[in-house]
Amino acid sequence: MKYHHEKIEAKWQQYWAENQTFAASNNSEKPKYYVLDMFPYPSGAGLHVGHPLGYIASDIVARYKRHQGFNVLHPQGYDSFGLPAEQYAIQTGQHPADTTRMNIEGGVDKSGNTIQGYRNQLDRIGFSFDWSREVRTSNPDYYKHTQWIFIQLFESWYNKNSDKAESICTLIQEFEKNGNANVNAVCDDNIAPFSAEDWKSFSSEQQQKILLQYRLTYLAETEVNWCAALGTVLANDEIVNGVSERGGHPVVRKKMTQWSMRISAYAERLLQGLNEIDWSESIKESQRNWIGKSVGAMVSFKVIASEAKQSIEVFTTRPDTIFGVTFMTLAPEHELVSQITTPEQKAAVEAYVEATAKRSERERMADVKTISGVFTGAYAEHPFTKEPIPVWIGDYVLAGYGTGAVMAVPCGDERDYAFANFFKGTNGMPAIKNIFNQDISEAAYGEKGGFELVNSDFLNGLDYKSGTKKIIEELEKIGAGNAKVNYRLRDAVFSRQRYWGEPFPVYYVNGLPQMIDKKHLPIVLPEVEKYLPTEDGQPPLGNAPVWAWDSENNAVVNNDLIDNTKVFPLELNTMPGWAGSSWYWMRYMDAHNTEEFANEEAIKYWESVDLYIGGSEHATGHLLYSRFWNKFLKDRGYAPTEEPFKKLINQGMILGMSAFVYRSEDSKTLYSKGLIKDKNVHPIHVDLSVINDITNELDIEKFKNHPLYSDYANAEFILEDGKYIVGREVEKMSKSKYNVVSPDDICEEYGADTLRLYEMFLGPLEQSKPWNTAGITGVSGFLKKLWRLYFDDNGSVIVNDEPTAEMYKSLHKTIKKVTEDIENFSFNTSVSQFMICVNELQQLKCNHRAILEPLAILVSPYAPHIAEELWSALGHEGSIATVAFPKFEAKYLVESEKEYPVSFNGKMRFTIKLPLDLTAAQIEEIVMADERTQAQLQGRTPNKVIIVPGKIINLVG
RNA sequence: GCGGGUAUGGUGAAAUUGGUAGACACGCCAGACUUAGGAUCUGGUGCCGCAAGGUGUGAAGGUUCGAGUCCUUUUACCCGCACCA
Repeated sequence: MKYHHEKIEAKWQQYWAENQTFAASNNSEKPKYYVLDMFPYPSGAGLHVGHPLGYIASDIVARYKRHQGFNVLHPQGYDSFGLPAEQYAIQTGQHPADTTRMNIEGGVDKSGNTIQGYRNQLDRIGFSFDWSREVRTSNPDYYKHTQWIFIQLFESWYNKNSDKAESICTLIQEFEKNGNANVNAVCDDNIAPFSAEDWKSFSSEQQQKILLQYRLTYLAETEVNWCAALGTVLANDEIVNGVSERGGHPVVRKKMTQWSMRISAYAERLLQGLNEIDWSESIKESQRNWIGKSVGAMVSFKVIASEAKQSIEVFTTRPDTIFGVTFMTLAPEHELVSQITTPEQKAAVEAYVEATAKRSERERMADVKTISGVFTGAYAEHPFTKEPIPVWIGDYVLAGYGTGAVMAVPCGDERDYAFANFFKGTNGMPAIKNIFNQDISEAAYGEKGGFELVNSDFLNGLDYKSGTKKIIEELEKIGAGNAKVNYRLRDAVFSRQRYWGEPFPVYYVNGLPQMIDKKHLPIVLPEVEKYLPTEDGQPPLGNAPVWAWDSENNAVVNNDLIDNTKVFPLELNTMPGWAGSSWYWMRYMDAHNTEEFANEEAIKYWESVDLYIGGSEHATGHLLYSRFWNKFLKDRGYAPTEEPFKKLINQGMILGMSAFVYRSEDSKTLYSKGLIKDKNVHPIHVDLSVINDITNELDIEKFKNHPLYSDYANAEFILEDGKYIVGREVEKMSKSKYNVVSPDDICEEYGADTLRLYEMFLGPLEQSKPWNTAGITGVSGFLKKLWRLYFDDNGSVIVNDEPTAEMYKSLHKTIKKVTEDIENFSFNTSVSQFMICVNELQQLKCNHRAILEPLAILVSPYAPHIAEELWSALGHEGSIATVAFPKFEAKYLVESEKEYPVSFNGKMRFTIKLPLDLTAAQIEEIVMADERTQAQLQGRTPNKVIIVPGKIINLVG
């Protein structure tokens, strides 16, 4: 009987589906275990072999945990809102919902291309997903709850006293009782104080405006990142190096009224929570970086001769250096710039401000070495010395960080030092004040230690720590400053000017946002004719003819009915891509609940994700937003734990092996790889279908007939040894590089079990590595060998005889190793161990049930189809999925002898087999008597003999 | 510049945490059987050397009886952040 993967795999996949083998129960006597994959965006390109890597790993853990007796939740779904579907809709006019469905379920698209569909591709690999809990973020029955969470955020504020989010009602009560004097909230800056009487006297509109400044999601005119090419605003994490992450388009700062999420309220908790979770250090560092906590002080400098009594607020991490302040610098965008500039400096300042505004964010970032700035002519007063300090503007100060103004201490800060030296001797730039007992003639002294403060009045003689403490006391005494913790983390913009996203459950009365009652959710995405922005620049939903809210009948109605008394306009923006993914792991807990996002019991039972596997590209996006929403939901009583993902593993990327042919300048000649030296040739990517992936030989006929390469049909091929050898290079797998390997093809040829084993065998899970199909024959051969332990040409060969000690040893070595490996996520070494075990059992001609039965279970998490088949060949009914995992028993590994390495001065010379129960003295005696030892010593006596019983023998001297 | 990570044969990689470096595979070499094949099986394969032997984990030092593993310095590459006050 031969091993036919195609029959076996189809059979068991069907069995699992029909028997709901992997459906998790929400109440079980077993302990729970929740293994989650980051759900995919279903793109039209389909899966390549890189996508399933993490899913295979999580599936191994899920299956292993089932064998260990856990009730395992291992769900899968789709993050199905997103830009590509919308761009495709703009180009082709097809509804994103239709193309998205096809990308998931498969079919034939409008141009006649067959789309496999994510679901079909995933099913072929034999994952143990509980598909009964599938979610799609773009389904109304899902985003209904995303809208509900949004409303909860709107109905909440962050109370710093209780250090958590509370219902907005508690805030209103406080306003009614005491006004806002005692309110300690994370809110907008510069909220005017008001009393309880004031509050009661305010109109409803005034009250709404005030509350908006406190809500956890709020509508405000803020500086946003506007990407004209995408026609939408972007969150900070969607911008990389000053351009959009998607498409690389330029991004500018722009003031717009947008929904924002007050994630800054959670900055400290997001930071502290990192200490409790088992994530890689690099992701945690990224998040710490992103949150960017710095501890220091706010200092206020009065502007001299200013009628309006303005003052410049600065944040500094070095308040101890205050006596070294030589000048001040404002960001060119700072609001005081226009007010304080003197008439003489006006022209220069305006020219500078204008020039900076023209430069894109990217230019400014790229060009950090050029020093530029202008003196405003104004002076501020030093809070202690009362000396006048010149105020400059310069683009090295960022408007978006701190207060957009710095107190410049050139003796202690590299940038201030460079700025001061650049403008040395010009109007408004005094000599550098040095307040350190250090030489600053060459460079600033930036260290926080190793100095004593001088020329610093009451701070003289102090160091960083004591100086900082002292100065903050003094600042507070004179009311010119206070200790302050500053975070880099900004509130997240939550509006997108796109079609394919969740609509907001919001309508506007007199320009003020109103939430639609939760009982009317979902507010379903309206139909539009065009997915582009409207002609007057409104978001795509501005094209929807039926997009108004009838507040009397609680229904979405035709825009013609808008009268602003009963029928009002609805919000035209949609939510960003991260909205749906910020809570989806909770939906899996109770995916069919129509009333709530998940039932309280279900949430309590599954609690949080025990193991989360996904890519590290979500380090500061999804993984931060999810933690934020989880903390918020916990505050409001909807989530049981502070952190949603206990353990996180980031799988590495699987890279492609691109293939190249080399064409001459005139494209008439193609050279084989070995012949391109010293020739002027251009490499061109060639599709992997026209080469032999193993021998790297080009199939010239296929190449010539391939539509992509028709230009070369008449080219001359210069061969080496009668073959045309292509060049290979490691690159990211992508359609445009023609290096994509599809898991379907691998399953077709070698089977899903081989694919699974090979992806794991490739190397450590977290490491990036190139895909090379050539190596797959190793694991493919392994499965055939495994099969032959159970069957010969005529069928089953299993006997019930008692196995030998060697067979038991081989088995138990494997049980031990595989158990440890799965616990440590070291899947590659398990595969090696399986190979070793099967090689040994083959040598021992093992066909004993007592060995082969546990072996099938051991293999089952990795290669589940063959394991099921072997299990049933052993005479068992039903699935192997929940059969108890074999237990390691040390007694089978007990050795009586050890092959000791004998070293001389640390160099191994020979080995000697000795019983393990010998004492060190006995070992020494035997070793010294050995003729090989005498030969090595050549008559000398060793100075020292080191014997570690069971490990090593080393003779020194 | 700051932070995190990686470096071992021709290739992917192991190494019980300080104890025989290169397990397991791919590739390559030799052989067997074959309907001559990208099948199966056997043996070999870090490098230098016919051999004995020498040498070897990016580089240089150090600790140790013993270092891929620990310490110091250093180089290269990858990832994240970055005029962050």
